[in-house]
Amino acid sequence: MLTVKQLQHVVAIKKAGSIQAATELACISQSALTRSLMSLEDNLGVVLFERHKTGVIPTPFCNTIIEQCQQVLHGLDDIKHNADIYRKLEEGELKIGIGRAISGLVCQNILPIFVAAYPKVKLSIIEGTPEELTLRLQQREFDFIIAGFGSYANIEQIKVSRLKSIPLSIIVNNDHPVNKLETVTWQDLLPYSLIGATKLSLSNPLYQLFEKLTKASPSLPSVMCSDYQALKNIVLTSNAWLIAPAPIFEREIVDKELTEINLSVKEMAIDLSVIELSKRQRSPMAEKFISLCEEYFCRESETRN
Amino acid sequence: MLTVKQLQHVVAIKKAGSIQAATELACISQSALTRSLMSLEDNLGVVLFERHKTGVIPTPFCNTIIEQCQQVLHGLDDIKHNADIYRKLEEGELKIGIGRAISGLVCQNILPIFVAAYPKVKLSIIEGTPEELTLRLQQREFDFIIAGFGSYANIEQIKVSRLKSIPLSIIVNNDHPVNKLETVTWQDLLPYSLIGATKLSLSNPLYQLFEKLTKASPSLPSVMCSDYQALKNIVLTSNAWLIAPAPIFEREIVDKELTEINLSVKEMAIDLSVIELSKRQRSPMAEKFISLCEEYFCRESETRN
DNA sequence: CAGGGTTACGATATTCGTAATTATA
DNA sequence: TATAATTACGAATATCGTAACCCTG
Repeated sequence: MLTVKQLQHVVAIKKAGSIQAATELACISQSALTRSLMSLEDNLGVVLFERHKTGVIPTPFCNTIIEQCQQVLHGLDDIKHNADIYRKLEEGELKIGIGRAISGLVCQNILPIFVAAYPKVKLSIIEGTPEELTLRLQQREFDFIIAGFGSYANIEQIKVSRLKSIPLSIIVNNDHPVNKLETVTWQDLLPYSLIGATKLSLSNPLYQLFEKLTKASPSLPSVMCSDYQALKNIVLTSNAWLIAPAPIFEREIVDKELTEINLSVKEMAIDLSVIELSKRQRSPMAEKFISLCEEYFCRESETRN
Repeated sequence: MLTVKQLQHVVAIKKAGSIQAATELACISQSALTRSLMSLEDNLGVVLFERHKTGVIPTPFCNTIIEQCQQVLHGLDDIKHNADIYRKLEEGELKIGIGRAISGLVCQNILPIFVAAYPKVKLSIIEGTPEELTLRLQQREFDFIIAGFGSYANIEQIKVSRLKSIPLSIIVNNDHPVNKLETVTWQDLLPYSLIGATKLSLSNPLYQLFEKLTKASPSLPSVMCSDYQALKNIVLTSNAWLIAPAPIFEREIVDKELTEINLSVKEMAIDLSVIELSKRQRSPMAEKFISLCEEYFCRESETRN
């Protein structure tokens, strides 16, 4: 009979690299852990770890099933989570993963409103790359992710709610050489460094253009930093060009502190979306946060139209 | 702490409709089952079944999580299955689901070769509709399904290996009225009954044509039977027209016992495929059966080209 | 009162931690 | 000798089945 604990233990041992080290993760003594592992191996009839005096190393078979073990554990976790939701016990906490490119946009606009409305909620906002955020979502560390949809298109077992399409602007300093041209194309910008908050998603037309021009998988941008104030300073002191959500530097462009370049091609945009695990229900607080986002970005769209 | 047994028990109770009746499925006494359920409800903090004197009925919450429970149990089953594969303990048994339309084609050609090669293998071939087969595959009753891919296109968590595209023929008796026409179209056939082994898949062009003509979801064919000999007799004694894989009546057509009709539209075909659960490895015997199929249908294609 | 679920209780089985044991770098 | 896995053993815990009990159609 396979048991849940055995799966938890094998995952802990795999993660820790030794039975000794896994005792902390599993909150159990070494001897009990050893026995648990042995009974699992006995049940399966397959050895999962080679024992060495420096620790244990997983057998090839262990590597093939470890992900299945984790999925089973996650499934159990989801059941418990959904029960907690049903009892409304998770109202008071909210963990959100957020994409680098639109982090500031969401934090600066939504957070003040949310905190004003629900001051007692414990809120964690964690910024990261799509890979990091996806992993942590799958590890059930987040209630949901808010990010541009482009980089999440091929992930399984998620559901996506589109909030708003946010146009991306290309921004340079006022004295930039391309400003002297009548019409600017991508090719004119190629000699200069591209900077931005995050990697371009594969669906980005610019990514595909670079791929075609350089005949290789491009590793753009050359400076990647999610602090837009820092990026702005770089633009002001160099001829780098910056891709950023249009609202970020709206004021600077109106004030003519920075220049936005209009390219003669279709616009790029970030599909700002909520990304959730399909098997997990929203907690009441998540529901409120998301509807707040919907309300905010919807209202903003209306005032712009 | 959620346990595997609790999940098994709740699934058994849901299936049986009462705790009493579930004792057989769970191989446990009533009292133990009651306690197991109660401890699960206690762990989750949510009541899963309303107790009545005539049995128990699941609460709405129970219905929302019961599928997750089954998935967890299936996940565990897959781990065990994969371990068994690894130990090569499942060599001796093979359960195959097979689509109605191509059942004879596979059985008559592949089975003799397979049984000759592996006479000791216990082999079960179960014919069914796509719905039946899919359900039983997900219940882990089959090693895999062999069927036309069309009706399985929208199922999740399966992997598909295409074996061969098998053209479908339209067959009528030699004296059929449409034989007097120079060119035959779908419309000419509409007045007569369509018969065949299985429902047309949604991807079948004929299905879509009927849908357009009748302005309703068609329930074709009017006679559905997987015994092609019986269908042949119907064709011979009526003006019904038959859709069947071309190889089935190859001989009858060459012998001019039956007439094949060539329509002036693109051909229909069955994408003969192996359909498996994506999380389960092939057992050694499944591997051998499938490669036998690949070999057979590949060789056949070559001789035809 | 029959058919279901629940509770009581003693027996069994499992799992745990401490501590002794073994084996290598 | 220090580190890590295994084994031994008694204690604690969980689970089981039998049987008594409760309730309603």
